[in-house]
Order: sequence, then structure tokens, then C-alpha cells
Amino acid sequence: MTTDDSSEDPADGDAAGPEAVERARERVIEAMERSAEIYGLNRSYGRLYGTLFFADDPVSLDELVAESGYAKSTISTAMKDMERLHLVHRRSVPGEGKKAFFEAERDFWTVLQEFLRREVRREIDTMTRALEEAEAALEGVDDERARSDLEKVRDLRRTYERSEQLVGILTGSSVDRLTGLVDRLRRE
Amino acid sequence: MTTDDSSEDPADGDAAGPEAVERARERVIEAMERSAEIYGLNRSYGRLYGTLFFADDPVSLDELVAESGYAKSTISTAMKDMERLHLVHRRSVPGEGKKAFFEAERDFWTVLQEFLRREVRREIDTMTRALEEAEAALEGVDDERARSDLEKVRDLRRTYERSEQLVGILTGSSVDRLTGLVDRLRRE
DNA sequence: CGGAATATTCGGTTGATGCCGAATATACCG
DNA sequence: CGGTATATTCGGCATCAACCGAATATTCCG
Repeated sequence: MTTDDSSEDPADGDAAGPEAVERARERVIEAMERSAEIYGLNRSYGRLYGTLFFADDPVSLDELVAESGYAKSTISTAMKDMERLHLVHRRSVPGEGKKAFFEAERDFWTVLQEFLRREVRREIDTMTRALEEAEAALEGVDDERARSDLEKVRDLRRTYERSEQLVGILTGSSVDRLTGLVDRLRRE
Repeated sequence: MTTDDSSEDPADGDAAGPEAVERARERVIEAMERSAEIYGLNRSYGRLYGTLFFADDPVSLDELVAESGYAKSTISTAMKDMERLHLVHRRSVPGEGKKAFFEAERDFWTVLQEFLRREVRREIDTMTRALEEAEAALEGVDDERARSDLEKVRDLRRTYERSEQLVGILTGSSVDRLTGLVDRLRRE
């Protein structure tokens, strides 16, 4: 209970400003930690992404160590992982030797597209192959259970065909095209 | 190395048929285990889902225990979890007392829609709130860093607005409408 | 082609998760 | 309103994943 509280006065800007900025960042970064969790990633990834998100220039590993408190090895692994997911990009700065710098990918559409291309597409392929093999095996069998299974397998294969088409549309279209599409659909 | 191998002859149907059906099922169920993994679920969930997928009628906990070998408690938890994700439905059969039966949801569009409604929507809300708060806090600060952060926060908020619109479209449309939409887009 | 700066890999440790079986709670039936 | 059949919860063990720091590998520069 000191004399100064409730920093509504812009005259306090010099003192309250920087720490207000820090608090605002922290607030957003914590939300990013939660988001990471929701999408099956580590909380630490959310924090590291957030640090990169607010940086004006690419950030080195050592700076990330200083900022986050994680071990360098942890961050190295995290960066490799997030690069794979297209959440961060590696940049090298001329004159800085081997030093690696990272920046956040801010366009989530791209991130989603890459995920579809990499993971979902592969899942669809694997499942489709399994379904085709099962279908071939079941077609030869004259059995009530086989007929019942066959029908289910064929239904699922149709679902997966549809999904593949959708993934094709989503990964084949540019971000701009998709954005326009969403706008159009929203008005319909 | 017995006399009968290579079951290409339909006359062997009686002997080779049932085990061929079993193999076909197992093949698909294994693919489902992998898929579960890809989408951040437990492998066991893939197997349990697969068992339900091939069943013609709702399946009881005890039957799932017999089929899968997992402990009843494990399956009970798994079912609760998959119900939350709308991957399985609980059915009660009149005259069967308290006994619970489960069946697989085969329409993945529904599953995806429910995920968007439940998890993604909540993520968007949380993040949006954090961004709005940060925005409000930063607007009052006269500082270069604050201005830079503010711009980034606003950009991200716009992205999230777009995402929310898209989620709205996807969760608001019926499965049929979406299917038709995909068809139309594919032809464009 | 060394050597300095940096990144990556790897074994070990600690905390989280999956699964089990016993204990408990719940729903239905007579 | 018991009693029985069933589901759920909970504590404990085993396995797995995150993280660390030391050891190794890589890159770049002189």
C-alpha cells in the first residue's frame, strides 16, 4: 500500500511503461504456452515461439538460453522440432560465422498447410494402403462376416478419398486464395 | 509346412476365410493405432476404436476386455475420453441393466467439427482475450518497443479473427453441405 | 589446415503418463 | 429397499518423455 498505485497517468510512462510492456508480452506468451499444449506440443515450445514472435530480428540460441533459462541442448532440439513443423525458420547472418538465428513463422495458414502435407497426407496414405489390402483380402472370402467387414472398409475408404481431396485443395491453394475463399463462404 | 498353403482356392474358404478376415481386420486396426498416434492419442485408443469399428452391434466393456486384453479400468477411462472427442458413443440396451455398450462414430467430419467446437474454439477465445488485454495495455505506453509489440499483437489478432470465422463456417455447416462444398471447390 | 566458436548428440536423471487391480460407487432388479 | 451386476475411481508400479550437462561434431575464419 504505497502512495503510487493504479498507473493510469501517462506521466508515469517512463517507469510503468517498460514493465507494462513486459507484462503484456508475458500475458501473450503464457497464452501461447497453453495453445501449444492444446495442439499436442510441449509448453516450452509455446514459450520459445513467443520469444521469437516478439523479437524484431532473428534470435540466436544463446539469446534464447538467456531469455528462457532452458539448456542450450533443449533449445537446439526444440528448434529442430519446430522447424520441422514450420513454426520457426533458421537464418544465418553473414559475418556471424556458424551462429544460427531463428525467427517465428507468423502465418499460421502456412503452418497448417505444411502439417497437412507432411503428417496428414502420410496418415491418409498409410490408412488407404491398409484399407486397400483389407479390401482385396476380403473380396475373395465368401462369408457373412467378410461381407460385413468389406462394406465397412469400403465406406471408410470413401471417407479417406474425400479427405485426401480436401487436403489437396487446402495444400494446393495459396494463402491468399484460401483467405478469399473464406471471405466468400462467410458471405454465402 | 503342411500340405495346404497359398489359399487362393475358394474351396478352402471354410478354413482360410475366417483367418483371412481376422488378418484383414488386424491390418486395418494396426493402421488405426498409427493414426491415433499421429493425432496425439494413445495407440490403445486406435485399437479400441478399431474393435468398435468392425462390430456390427454395440460392444460392452467386458467384451472389449476380452477382445483387447486391457484391464477394465483402462478401457473405462479410454471410453470416457473417446466419448469426449465424439469418437465413440455410449448406448444402453433396455433389459441389460446398467451395462454400457459402445459403438464407433464413423463420420469423421462430425468428429472434426466437435473438436473445432470444443478445443479450437476455446483456444481461440483464450488467445483472443490475452491479445486484447495486451493491446489495451500497450496502447497507453509511449515507447518504441511498445509500438513494435502492439503491431505484432494486432496482426496476430487479425489472424485469429479469420480463424474464428473459418471455424464458424466449418462448425456451422452440415456434413452434407461441406461435402458439396468440397466437390465444388475441387472442380473449380 | 588448425583452432576457435558454435551446434548437436548422447547418457543419465527426474517428472509425467499408461496401465493395472483392488476398493468404491452407481444403477437396476426383484 | 437390499442385493447383485456393473462401472468408475484411486494408489501404485513400470515405462516413456523432457530436460540437463558433458562429450562430440560441425562450421567458419585466419
